[in-house]
Amino acid sequence: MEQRISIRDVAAHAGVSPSTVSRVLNGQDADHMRPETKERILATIKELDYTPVRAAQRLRRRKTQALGVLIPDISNLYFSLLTRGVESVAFTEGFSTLVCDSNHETDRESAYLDFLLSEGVDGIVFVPVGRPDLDLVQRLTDRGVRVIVADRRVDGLTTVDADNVGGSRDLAAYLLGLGYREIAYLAGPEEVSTAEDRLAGFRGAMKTAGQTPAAVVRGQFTFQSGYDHAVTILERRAVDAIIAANDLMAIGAIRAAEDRGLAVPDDLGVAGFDHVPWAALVRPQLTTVEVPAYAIGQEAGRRLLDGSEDSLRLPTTLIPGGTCARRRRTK
Amino acid sequence: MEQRISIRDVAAHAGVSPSTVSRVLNGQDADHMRPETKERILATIKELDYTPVRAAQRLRRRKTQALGVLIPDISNLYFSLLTRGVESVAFTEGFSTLVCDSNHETDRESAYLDFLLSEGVDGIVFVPVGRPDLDLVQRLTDRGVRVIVADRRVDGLTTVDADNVGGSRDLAAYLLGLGYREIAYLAGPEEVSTAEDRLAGFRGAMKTAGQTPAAVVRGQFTFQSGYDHAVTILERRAVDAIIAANDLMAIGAIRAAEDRGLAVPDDLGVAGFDHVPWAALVRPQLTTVEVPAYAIGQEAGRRLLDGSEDSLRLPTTLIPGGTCARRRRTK
DNA sequence: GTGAAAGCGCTAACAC
DNA sequence: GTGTTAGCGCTTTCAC
Repeated sequence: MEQRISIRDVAAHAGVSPSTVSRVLNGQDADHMRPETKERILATIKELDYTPVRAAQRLRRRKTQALGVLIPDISNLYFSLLTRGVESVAFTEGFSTLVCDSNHETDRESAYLDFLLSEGVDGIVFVPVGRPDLDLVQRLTDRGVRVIVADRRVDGLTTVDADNVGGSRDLAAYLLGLGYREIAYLAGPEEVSTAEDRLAGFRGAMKTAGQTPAAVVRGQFTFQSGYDHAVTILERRAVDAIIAANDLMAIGAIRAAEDRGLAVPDDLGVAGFDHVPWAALVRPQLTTVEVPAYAIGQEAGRRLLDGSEDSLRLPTTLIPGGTCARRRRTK
Repeated sequence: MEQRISIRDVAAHAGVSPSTVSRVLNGQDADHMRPETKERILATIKELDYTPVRAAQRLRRRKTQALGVLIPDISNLYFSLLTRGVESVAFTEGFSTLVCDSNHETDRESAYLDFLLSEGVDGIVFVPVGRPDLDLVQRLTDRGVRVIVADRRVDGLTTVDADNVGGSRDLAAYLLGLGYREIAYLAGPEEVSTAEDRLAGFRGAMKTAGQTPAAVVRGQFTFQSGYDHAVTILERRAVDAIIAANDLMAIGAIRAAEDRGLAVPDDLGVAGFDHVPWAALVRPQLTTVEVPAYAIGQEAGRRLLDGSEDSLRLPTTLIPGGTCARRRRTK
């Protein structure tokens, strides 16, 4: 910020007052302004290569034109896509985006919330680690910082997330339609609303079809957890298919099946959730459900920008793949 | 930024002047200050829940205490790790990080450079898309914004990147040591210094060993490109091993080999570069080279913070895997 | 050891 | 249509 030329320099060079320059800069009264004056100012701006100092604008306007994004892990593809979504709408509106990575730590999360408060962001797209500190959030909203929760639900806060229940229900219904009957479910951690929703969708579809789950076990959203729990299930019961709460677990389940000499999809159908792009490298291709992370980011950002308080649940997309291609597809 | 309480409110409540509060806030003259005064101020800050307004600090101090990160794609794991590295050092120093995603577009890249200039960031960690606009960079440095190029080399600019040449040389030497002789190389695009360096390392190792590459073909850093070019190579020549310029291409090559009925590693050794974590889901596990993206980000950020102009080349790590386990390992 | 005063660069009433 | 003026909230000489 060794900025040399200020708006006053531009004004002096153009032979006008700073306010006139400011008006040109902000497109105000553009109509009521003498075109030649405007031209001259624009030329001077270009000539001097003048760039307004955002800090001064923010201080004076008393709003920052900045959005915060607070996520658990930017190196997780899902969150980075969500971030890009927020950033894309922010950028087109001339807003800055402050990306903060809580690293799955609640301490860091609180620190960043404080930080975003002092930055004075106009709003925050927040993907909390577990249950967020509602008092802290309250402090922010009291000070005029809008907060939108993305990707998970938190009572009392506006949320933009995916229809995990519906997506999971559709997926289970799809497998039932293919003729699978003894279906086991690898659920995610119960503190995460996403995991709960997917499980609920699965249960709903099974109930509707008059079926009982062959097994429901809880694990973490990891490859290893998927592998381990799949082994357990396959040791205990003869199952038709395994549906995992995310792709990583599903791939773990595929490996577990292979290691036990079961062929996928001939001996066991497997399905996941998330549609991570590199799952396409797994063969056969994984049957899964796409979650619109980018769109969630965009919608959350848009709400922050236009002041809407509506929650939104975005539809997911079923992605059929070879891992569930065994039976009477053609009936 | 509907901030209510300012430093003057705190001062009034504590019965001191704003300057004294400011001194406490900035840890200045902490020794020369009457402890009880300091106590009182601290208590008032807590009581009123006062948070300084960064915009005002920045305007007054004439520096932003903010760093910019400009990368081609935040949803690429490599860049997101690099970003985390920058952010981690920035955060511990009380600096904000502005993450900008050029989406591999030079227009957007220029726009963001302008944007970062108006934000007045103190420095930028820059991963350019192809050859950057040096005039633009010059404009920034003229205005006191330091720029450090990360992950690739640009003449005349301070760089922090990985030792791609050395890593690639070591990898090739490793395969040669295992007894592979007819080694083909799948190179990346030649505009990218990273791709060139890896190819150069490969060539160097082959030359040192008195070997000639079985083939060298250029492609893109994608799965499909790896697959297609591997097919071409395997059709034309009997090769021992394929080394790809990155993991994605290597996995493509593995699939191509499998589709042609070749077993990996028994009929063909395959190696990659990058060590993407999900490559561990591929079996056998990929032989590859780890590039320290996080450390690169940290070092680049650190240079920005401490004003150092030294370039740095960080060592890579060879990750042996089952895809090159064929021969006389025990010799 | 603490206060008074000036000003960072900009915008928005309010004049004219 | 354009200029004048008064701050936004903070830091930092310079007094005392």
